[in-house]
Amino acid sequence: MKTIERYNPRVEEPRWQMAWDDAQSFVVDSADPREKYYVLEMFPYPSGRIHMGHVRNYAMGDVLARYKRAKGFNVLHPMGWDAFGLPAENAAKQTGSHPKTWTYANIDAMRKQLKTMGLSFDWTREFATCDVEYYAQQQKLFTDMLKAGLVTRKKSKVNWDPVDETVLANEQVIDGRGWRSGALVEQRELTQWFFKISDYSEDLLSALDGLEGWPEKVRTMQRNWIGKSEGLHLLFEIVPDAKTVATTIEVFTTRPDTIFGASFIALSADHPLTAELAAKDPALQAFVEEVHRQGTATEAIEKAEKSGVFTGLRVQHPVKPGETLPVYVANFVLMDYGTGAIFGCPAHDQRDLDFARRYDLNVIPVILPTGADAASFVVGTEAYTGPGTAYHSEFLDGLAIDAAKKAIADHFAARSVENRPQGVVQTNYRLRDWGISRQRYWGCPIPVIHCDEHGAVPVPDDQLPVVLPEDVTFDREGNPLDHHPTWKHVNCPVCGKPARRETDTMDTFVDSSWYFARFTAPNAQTPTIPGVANSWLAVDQYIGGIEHAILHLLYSRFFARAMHKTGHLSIDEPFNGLFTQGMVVHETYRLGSGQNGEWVAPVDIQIETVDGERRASMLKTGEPVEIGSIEKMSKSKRNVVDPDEIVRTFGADTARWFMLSDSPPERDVQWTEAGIEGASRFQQRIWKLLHESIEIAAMSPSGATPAAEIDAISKLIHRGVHAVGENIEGLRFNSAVAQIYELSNGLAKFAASLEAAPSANGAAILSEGVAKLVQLIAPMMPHLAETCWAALGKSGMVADAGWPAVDQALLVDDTVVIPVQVNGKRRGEITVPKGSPNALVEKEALSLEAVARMLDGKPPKKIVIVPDRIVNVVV
RNA sequence: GCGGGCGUGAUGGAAUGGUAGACAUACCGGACUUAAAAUCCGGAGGGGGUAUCCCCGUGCGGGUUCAAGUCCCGCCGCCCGCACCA
Repeated sequence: MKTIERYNPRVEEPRWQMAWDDAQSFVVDSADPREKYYVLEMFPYPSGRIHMGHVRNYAMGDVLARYKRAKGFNVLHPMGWDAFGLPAENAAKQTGSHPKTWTYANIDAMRKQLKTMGLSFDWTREFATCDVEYYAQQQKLFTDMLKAGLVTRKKSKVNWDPVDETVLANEQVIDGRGWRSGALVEQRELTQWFFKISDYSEDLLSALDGLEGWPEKVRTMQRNWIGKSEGLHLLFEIVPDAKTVATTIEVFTTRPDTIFGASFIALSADHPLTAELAAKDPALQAFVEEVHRQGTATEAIEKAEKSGVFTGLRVQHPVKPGETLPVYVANFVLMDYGTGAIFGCPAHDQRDLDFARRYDLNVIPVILPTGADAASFVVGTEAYTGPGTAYHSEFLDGLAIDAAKKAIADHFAARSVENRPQGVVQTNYRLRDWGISRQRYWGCPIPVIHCDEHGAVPVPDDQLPVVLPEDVTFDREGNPLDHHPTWKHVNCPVCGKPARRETDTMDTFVDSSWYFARFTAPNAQTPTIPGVANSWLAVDQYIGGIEHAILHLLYSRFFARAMHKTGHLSIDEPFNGLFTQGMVVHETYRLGSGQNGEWVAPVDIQIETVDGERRASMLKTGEPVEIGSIEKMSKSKRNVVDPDEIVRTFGADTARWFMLSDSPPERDVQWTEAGIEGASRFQQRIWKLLHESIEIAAMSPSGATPAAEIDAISKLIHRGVHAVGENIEGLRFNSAVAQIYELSNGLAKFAASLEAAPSANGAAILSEGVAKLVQLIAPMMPHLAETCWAALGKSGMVADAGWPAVDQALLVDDTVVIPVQVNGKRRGEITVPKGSPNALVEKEALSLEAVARMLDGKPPKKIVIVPDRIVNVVV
């Protein structure tokens, strides 16, 4: 066997990338009559460099796209840039570069990097959300939504990020801190634009049930976020008091069945009535201020004891005539859920109980746990929230909780105060409207003009787009658009009198809420071409990180509905299949030992195994290095591996292969040197196998390999093709990879046997097998596959070759090996024709020496035979 | 606290209720080499006999079943999400 030159990805990869480009292999035509398939990976923010997470994400999408293409689908697989956002402005402040220049330079750099990966994107559809052509259409969507009543402007308490100097949506506040800056969020009153996502609370919730192609986890997270609860909206009459003109307090409860156990009312510190009372009550005022200081961070909430201040007011007990309840302001009542006021039933709510114990309020049990004794049941320090039946509750006595809820709801519905029923059944949602105003420059301008006379007027279509001015400065705090000398001064579209442009821009999550639709007609003069968009959508498989489980995915679902309502789409759910991939993680390394050593990068160290123990040291100095925990790749821990570097050293195919091979795609994958080297070795093994098969074929041998052996190889091939396809369909890329290994190992072994005993039929089946193997690896290692395909002398490109057909007959054996168990333990196996009658299988099984030994001359108690699968002899 | 997920060799992991550990990595032995790397061949869950056999083994304890990594019940541990939501 002559020496084969090593496969050189550095030469082959750019060559094939050019070939695909020249042939426009991945440019897709919406008019193509074949069945469509839309694969989409979450588009990146153009930070400047791609990272391994991108490589993993796009490798997965590309395998699916190339596979579906090979299966004959018309595949849409686009790429673009989520290009608005704060980092561009921060860069402007720090380096003086213009956000636009910075962003487009980053896009150019990242596009170049992505192109070295050989991804089958239709680059003709590429756009960035900061392209005026894109955000112009977004402004059109905004004005359409405004006209359709899906947008409102209201003064509200907002989350203010003091570092990023902007408003954040509730979804963007994590543990009381800004999701980007990490700064403690403050509460401010501002007038903001809102998308009325809460109009769709119920729909967004119930439609989750139909999203069977989504991970259960994401659906659960969205369900919790929307947070539906059903209960009763109750009116409590205030005992007339000079302190206030108010006559009722409204309360929302999910436990109206415990009304007979009510012992106090608690108002939020932000309740309007609280404000009214606090104005004349310094002690109350002080308490309100203290609550505001406490903050909403997780730690603060956990530490904070329940506390409150008695207002002096009392309300009538709604079902115990003559009794009254004290009204408190309490620190644990939230203004933005329900009505901002609760009735406290200490016996059956832990918070209420804590509060009642502190202020010595009544604790009246009204739900008796199933099986408990009414005379002896007491509530101590733990509230009882489990099932039971009502007692101490007059007309509710003896009813189970659900029945009691219904009975009390009926009771209140019948009563009224000033012609209003005293209690109505109500459904509450946690989901708030989506505040989209951002006091930043680098975003899509909100297309509205404020006129003293006509209020907020949407910019008319013929004056769109509202283009971001480029001559802005970042040398002082606040919004550059607001500082701009002329930009905001315009005339009112209605009356023509001087007016002011809205200077807020949209939350960048708006940009990413409809880009998937824009890809279907990226150059259209309208947001979408509905016919085209509807023919492509929904996205068949969407792939991205779990971190978008709520924000982006919920907003996109809302946008699809909003675009449906405004006539730009006719679907409601944008993503049929959703796959959330795991992260790329890596060991961490620190100088010396202990927790304080400086982080060091993987490239600066070497690792040896001494007595089975891995030891690390600095490459240059030999200084000992502590091997730390495995963490998500991050700059701060210096455990980042640069994809560029990997592509340069090993090639894109190797990087892709490794990202797909080791771990199930939904789990984290650990980057290791050994792993990437293993992937590289496999690439060379394929290359070698290919040349062996070519040489064997060229020898034109005259011998013949026994038919049984040929048949076995043939089956190996067809089973491999079948299994790899099935695994890709199920996104089990690691299993697909394992199947490819198995096939290539089998073929290599067969090739070795042919070298010893050459044969014509053997050479033929080997060639066939290798060609199919090349087709199987094509979605994962497309460059290597093209090179092999060409070396095999095949015409055209493997990218256009389709998926090999599977001969179903070869998937089944005519003889089967059946394991034989005795009492559930394997003791041997028999080989019988497939479909053998049980009598024969039984006879064969019992004739096994091992079975006879276990039986020890006694007849078996029972024999279980699963045809063609297993025999179990019970002794 | 609530919700979701996971727990299998040294490691990543595979296994429609039907031969546990496919495939890969690391490791060990051998071949080739002056040597190393690369490559090729072989070994390997643990324990015992050391042949072709036996026992144990998928976090722990029970259960269902002819048969359990897989299903059910109860624990333990880890990860993720949400959380003063009335």
